[in-house]
Amino acid sequence: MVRTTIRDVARQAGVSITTVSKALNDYSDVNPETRKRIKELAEKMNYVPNAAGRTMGGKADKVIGLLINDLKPTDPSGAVYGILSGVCHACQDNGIEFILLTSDILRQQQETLKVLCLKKQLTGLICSGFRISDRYMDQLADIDIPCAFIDMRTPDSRVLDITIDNQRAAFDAVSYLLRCGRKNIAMVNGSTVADVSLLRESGYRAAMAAAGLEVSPLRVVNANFDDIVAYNLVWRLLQDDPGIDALFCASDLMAIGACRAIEDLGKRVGSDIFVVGFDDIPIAKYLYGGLTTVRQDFYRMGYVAGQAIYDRIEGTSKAHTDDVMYELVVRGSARAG
Amino acid sequence: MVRTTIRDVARQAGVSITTVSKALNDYSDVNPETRKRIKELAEKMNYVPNAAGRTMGGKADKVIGLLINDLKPTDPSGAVYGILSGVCHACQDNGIEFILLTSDILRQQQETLKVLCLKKQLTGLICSGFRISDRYMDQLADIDIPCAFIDMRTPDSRVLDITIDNQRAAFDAVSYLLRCGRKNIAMVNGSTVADVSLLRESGYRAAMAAAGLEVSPLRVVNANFDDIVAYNLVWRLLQDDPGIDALFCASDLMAIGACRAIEDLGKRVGSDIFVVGFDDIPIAKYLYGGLTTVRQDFYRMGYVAGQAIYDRIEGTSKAHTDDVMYELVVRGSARAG
DNA sequence: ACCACATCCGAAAGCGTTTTCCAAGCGAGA
DNA sequence: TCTCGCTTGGAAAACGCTTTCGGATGTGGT
Repeated sequence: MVRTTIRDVARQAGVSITTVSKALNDYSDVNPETRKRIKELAEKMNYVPNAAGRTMGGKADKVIGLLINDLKPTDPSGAVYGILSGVCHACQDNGIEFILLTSDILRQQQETLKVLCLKKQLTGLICSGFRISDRYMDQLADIDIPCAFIDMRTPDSRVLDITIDNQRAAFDAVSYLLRCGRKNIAMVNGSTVADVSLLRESGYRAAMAAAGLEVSPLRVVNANFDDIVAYNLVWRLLQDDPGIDALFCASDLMAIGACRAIEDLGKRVGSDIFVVGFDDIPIAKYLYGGLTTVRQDFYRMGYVAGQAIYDRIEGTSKAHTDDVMYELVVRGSARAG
Repeated sequence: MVRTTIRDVARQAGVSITTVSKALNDYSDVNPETRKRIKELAEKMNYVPNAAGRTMGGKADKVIGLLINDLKPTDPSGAVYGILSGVCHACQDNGIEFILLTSDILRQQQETLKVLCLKKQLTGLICSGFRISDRYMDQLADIDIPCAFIDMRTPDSRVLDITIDNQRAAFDAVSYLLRCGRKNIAMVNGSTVADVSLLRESGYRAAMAAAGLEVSPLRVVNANFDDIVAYNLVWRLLQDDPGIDALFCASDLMAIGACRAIEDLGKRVGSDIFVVGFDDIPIAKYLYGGLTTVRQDFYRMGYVAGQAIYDRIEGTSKAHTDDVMYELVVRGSARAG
């Protein structure tokens, strides 16, 4: 395959490569007619500027990298997909390059974040799926490009944190259960190293405290965001503690496992036991008369992250990153009176 | 930010850039000790070869692009995500670059596939989500890099088609319904321009024919792979045609909509009406006593596609692309006896 | 007729690599 | 001692593009 170069176009047009470059890049010091002629010719010749050449010439195009920690074969909640497509579309809308990265590369080669950024020539970085225990947090200071984390607060003040107000959302959800008349609310949490888990649990506790209720340590379990684990834990929990009349789950997936356990124990979701999930995954509305849940818009989170990083790169006015809203969606699994 | 270049390393090491380049690329004509010294120094200096520079120098790294047609904000079936992560991992495992592309770029700039490949300097291309009506099919002949399509047969014999045997899978699924004693089986298909729909319908008809049953044209509806549309169509279908005792759906999502319609009409899924879906999406096991369905492994499809394209690029022995298997998963929504 | 100035275009440098080719140094064999 | 060949390292070209700077030409004002 022979690539058409700028030289070919120049030769064909009978001008210098300088002129072709200027014409194609809309410089002012080239005759409008010449420009038109060259543009048409380039088009006809199927000329595509060599990206590497441009970069070398000093016109590198900007790239936002989305770094996903531990990309798994499936994505039951759709969170990763939503974020990914959001970032992707934000990049497209702003005419900036997008590239997907996974932490496997880091792990394999024992690389630092900084080296990764250099290697991929990143102009901006968005990270998702990390936990507060991850060692990459120490490396954030070295990074000198705009950077955002999704769903995790970071120690470095220069990095953007894109997330809903998880604490408040959990507070609202649990408050709703309380308003439904439920008092014995247990929580099925995710993991102790996920920042969102910490925040949601904190919101849960705050709501209970506000209602003057105490929370037994046994009534908070960690199911690692897994439906099967949640099933097992809830199955035992409900037998050990028959007084429980509601469950607040830190993800829909775990809520599904929980609901199954509830039914397998001969109780009814939505009457005997109220269940509230988190995320509003696509099939939440089909389960158990509909799963009451806290809706998060992952696509929007990704989009906002992409837009915000783009704005930082360009130094333009900030996108407001705090409008990533949540919403309590009430369905059959927990409905007031 | 000042990037460390090969020149910096050379200066620091007191050798020429040639020697550094050779040392780092493991050329034989450099003293082992010198090589070691340079490598350590480069490491210490955080030197990362400039990709554009390498490309210009003639050592471009290979890139496989995954082109997704019409990337949507959500991916309820998880198919796109599975394929994506599969390709991504295959690329990682083979040490080849991976890049995600969407057709929006094509549409926006009215570009051809070839131009896209040139622009991104692709060495290999994998396409997903396309339909037989898409105009890009005409452009396949121009592409001179290894190319694969997922879930769509292409006219060009040089491109790989990665897909399960949809016709056979549908045949098996419908045969199973027949073995369950069901005779009035309707089909909820996807779209007439999706290749998989055509194949699945063909399998459905073949199975019915093999059982000596005729298929009324009214008993095949197209719900565009959408759960809501499926709901509406099935809701009407079952009223117009009360004899129907089973439904074969071309996707789980549509099956879910269908099931809902069935229950809303006061009938029971799995007894009054058997339902078989397609895909085995993550929550299929939770619905209606479990959805009987044809399992596809999208991750594996992606991985196989990536591996196959890599093999073509390298000219090495072919990966066997025909082992992308399916499996009928029997659950409550359609169980024999 | 002359100068100032604007318009249009090209020569050449430079970006960071790889790679080809040549030279220097050295030991061994004649 | 001379030559041959091997080992090690460097000079320089090449890749495709952008950008700076200067040169050529034309135009208007004096």
